[in-house]
Amino acid sequence: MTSIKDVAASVGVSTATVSRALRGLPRVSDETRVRVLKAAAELDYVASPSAAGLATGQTRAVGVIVPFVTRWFYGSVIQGAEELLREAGYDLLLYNLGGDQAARDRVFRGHLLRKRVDAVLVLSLTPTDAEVASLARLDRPVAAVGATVDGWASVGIDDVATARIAMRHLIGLGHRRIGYVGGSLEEQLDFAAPLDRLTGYRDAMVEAGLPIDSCWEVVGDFTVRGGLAATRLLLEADPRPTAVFAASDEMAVGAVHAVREAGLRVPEDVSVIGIDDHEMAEFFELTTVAQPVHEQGQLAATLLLEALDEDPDGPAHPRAITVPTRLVVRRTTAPPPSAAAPRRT
Amino acid sequence: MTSIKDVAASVGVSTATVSRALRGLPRVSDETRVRVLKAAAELDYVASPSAAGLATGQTRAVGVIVPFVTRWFYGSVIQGAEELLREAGYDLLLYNLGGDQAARDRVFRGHLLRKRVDAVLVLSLTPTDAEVASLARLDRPVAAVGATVDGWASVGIDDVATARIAMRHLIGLGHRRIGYVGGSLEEQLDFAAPLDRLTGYRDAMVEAGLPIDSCWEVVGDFTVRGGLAATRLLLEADPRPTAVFAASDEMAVGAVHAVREAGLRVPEDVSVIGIDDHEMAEFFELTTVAQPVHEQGQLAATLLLEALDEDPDGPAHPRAITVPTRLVVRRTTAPPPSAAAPRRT
DNA sequence: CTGAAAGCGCTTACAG
DNA sequence: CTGAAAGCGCTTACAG
Repeated sequence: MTSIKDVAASVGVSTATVSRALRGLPRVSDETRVRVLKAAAELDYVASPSAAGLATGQTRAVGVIVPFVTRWFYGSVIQGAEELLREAGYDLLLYNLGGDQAARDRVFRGHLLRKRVDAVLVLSLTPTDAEVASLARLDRPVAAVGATVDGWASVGIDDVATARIAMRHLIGLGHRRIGYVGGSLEEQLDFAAPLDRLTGYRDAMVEAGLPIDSCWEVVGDFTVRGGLAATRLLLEADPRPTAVFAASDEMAVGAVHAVREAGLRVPEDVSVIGIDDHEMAEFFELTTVAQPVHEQGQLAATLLLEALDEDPDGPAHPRAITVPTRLVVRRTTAPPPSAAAPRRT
Repeated sequence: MTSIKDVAASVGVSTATVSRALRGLPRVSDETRVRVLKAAAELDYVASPSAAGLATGQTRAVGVIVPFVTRWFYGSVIQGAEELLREAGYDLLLYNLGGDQAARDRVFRGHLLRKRVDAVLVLSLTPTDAEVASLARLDRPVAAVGATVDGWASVGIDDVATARIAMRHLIGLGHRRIGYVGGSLEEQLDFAAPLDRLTGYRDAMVEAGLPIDSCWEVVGDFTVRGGLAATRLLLEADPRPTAVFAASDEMAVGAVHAVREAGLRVPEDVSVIGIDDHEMAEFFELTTVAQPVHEQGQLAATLLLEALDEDPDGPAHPRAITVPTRLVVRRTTAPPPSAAAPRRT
């Protein structure tokens, strides 16, 4: 393995000069720099990250903690983040939890991240106090997407407001019986979004003078399958809802399926709206409230890079960025069937 | 940051002993080991990977090169691989290409991986000769999923045979006009699967004495949208195909949509079959040929770990594992409409 | 079973 | 602008 010594010897300078030349530091003559660069290229030399890391205390890597790599949403955030991180010379260390509590403990409370990363990016999870404390001991900048934690930078949408956008669309169309397909209680502990979206649902109901009925709030698990099962439940009510607001597009797709399976039409009999603008949404002609996913990954990376550039002993003032969401009306929402229309028997 | 010296001082032994004790090496008395372990825990000590890496020449990290992190298939493979890699004490460095040629060059030909990883895992891409040569200079074990390369370990399905399984199902049902939705020419250069599946399609047609017509082989891009567009094209033929074989489930979902959009029924008018058993497939009641995705990730990790354990100067005999695929009949395939049935006008 | 010491390959004041 | 040298925190023969 060719080392900095080989380059230094080849050029006839010290390793200090090679180091400076290669990293673009000042105090190297142009002529020397050119010769070093040339020799390094010829020798196919790459500095050892381990050695550099040991000398500088930096790893040039950021850890990304993700609940489920298999999901489009997280993959997209990662993709957005990696683009900028890579450009800035950082590697991306993946910590996929896969819904496994043991994995979660290992990452957050164990020592997996210690001395391994310069910064960490947490996707969607709301960490417990113990987990926050554990990450704090890393003494590295942390950014979160879809969760806000004291002392952490964050980027996300306003989940309450986003849910209200969806609900106002439905209410504006004339719907009054609106079911909500959201997350389970356990999910609400781990993820901020489900609870906030439920709050937005209820706020909008109250705002419109509509009754809140816990029978109309069902658990969809944030999966297609869960949305399907949840909506089946909703459709059993009598009178049944004329609209379903699913807290994610994947659940909304399941909802559409459930409606059709029941012999009803979307949107003529039952309207369905989701949140995300998932890559499938356009394809399914799903009305939804879009959030910028890729961009949130980029923004989170930007926040991390800012923090990395800052004086570590200087005042930390992590930014919290809220990105806008917008209603995308496609073909799964419409006014409710008129009261005169025949009801399913 | 507490270092090995702190632990050594606290116990009153040398750093060499601490190092041996912590790593479970022999030649440490039980009593000493216990004291070291205790002190390390109390001091919350974790060895610096950079320092250890510099001393040993190993990074305890494996690089994973993935075409698109946003896709379920790749996410699932990664998840499977990470589980075993993590358990063996390896970190996972993510290199997402995102379909970007510049990113690809940077990863394969640039120096991104040099001195960074102990092994690399390549997903689905068929590397060029130059890329293979470039990775070879890393002098680290490489494993591929969904591609076979001389000197690399690999795991994958038999794409030709898998395509034939799908085709035989269709042919067995009585179909004779079968369209193929596959990848584009450029994709075939990068990925082995599209070409092999096309080969399987043609083999099966020939085997059944059916004519091969390049008009019935259309480009679906391996996306839902692409499958939709491709199938629209297929349905314009007169007589139109009675079945569509899509080389992936995502394209098959698009195909189903296209058939319905044309006012035809699946499977009564047109049958559709895919490959993968994507998480959406069951939901869409899609007939498909299932491949074990998560398991391929695990197997690839196993191969890598085996290679990592081997004597690096010993004889390398990388294994190539082929995992079986199996037909999963659901509700998108049926016998073709009888000749007497009215044709679309 | 244990320790002293060299060495891994960089970076960084410091001196010139 | 350049170099000698110390130091980052481990691991590993080697000696005892």
